[in-house]
Amino acid sequence: MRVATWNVNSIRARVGRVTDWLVREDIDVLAMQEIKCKETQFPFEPFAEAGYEVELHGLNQWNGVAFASRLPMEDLTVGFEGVPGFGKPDENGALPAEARALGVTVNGVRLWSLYVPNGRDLENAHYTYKLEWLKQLAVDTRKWIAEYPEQPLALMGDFNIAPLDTDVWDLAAFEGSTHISPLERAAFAEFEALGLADVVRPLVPTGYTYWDYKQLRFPRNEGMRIDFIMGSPAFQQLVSDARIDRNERKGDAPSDHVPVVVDLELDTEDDDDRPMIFG
DNA sequence: ATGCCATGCGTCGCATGA
Repeated sequence: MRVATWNVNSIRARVGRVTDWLVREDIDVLAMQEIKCKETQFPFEPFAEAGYEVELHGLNQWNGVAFASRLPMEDLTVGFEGVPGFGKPDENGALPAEARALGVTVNGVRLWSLYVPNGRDLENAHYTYKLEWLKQLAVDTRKWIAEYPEQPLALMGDFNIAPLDTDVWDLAAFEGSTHISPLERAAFAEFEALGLADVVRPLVPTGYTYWDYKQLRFPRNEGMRIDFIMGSPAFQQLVSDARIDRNERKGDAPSDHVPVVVDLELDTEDDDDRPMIFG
């Protein structure tokens, strides 16, 4: 089973690019972030024609997460328990919900499409929101792992954190900025403390997943590695290959992020390429 | 410090992004 994550930066602006890529790259399940639309606006038809069902969580023109899959999706979960909101409180003091997390199960593998809040800057309320959002996600993930320790689980998406100094093109340029702060990196490390690991890094040690549209960042290869597939121990055992599709930053109207892909070896798959041992 | 691109909304100026 081939699984991917991609911050598409508006699905309506890029639907042909995304569906072409799904078919060409033989993807089974794609987690998307920043679809930037609600359900009534989502371009379902091109996905259906390409052979993919879609589940999505989109509230407005901001954020929005989705899955496209050619395998059955089960146990859809919109958001996670205790997920904080952001913005102006309503008359009851509740903050508006944002569309940043969607969970599904495919072939028994639990998958999340996550769009972690940006943070904006270190003094911004959005930064506090980012840290709280990650903390609650870790609480929810800890509970899940305790309840279903044998089930493969992956948190996939745009984490908006560069865990390593080498995950940004110039650390000095990020001095005092978000994405590299100790608190953000500590929040990321909490998932590793739960036993999750970036399953792409060992197979793809270098390379970025995002390049700003401005200032010739892509031609200069001045990017950031902020999109990850964080797998539980059971998930890690299934991974047979991984790649970052840098080519998708090229050409007409690309997203500023590129897809991150993993191949999983599941028992349910055909084993025609294996030698016959019995019979 | 910056919004140099790019997106969507709602009417061409603003919010957002990392």
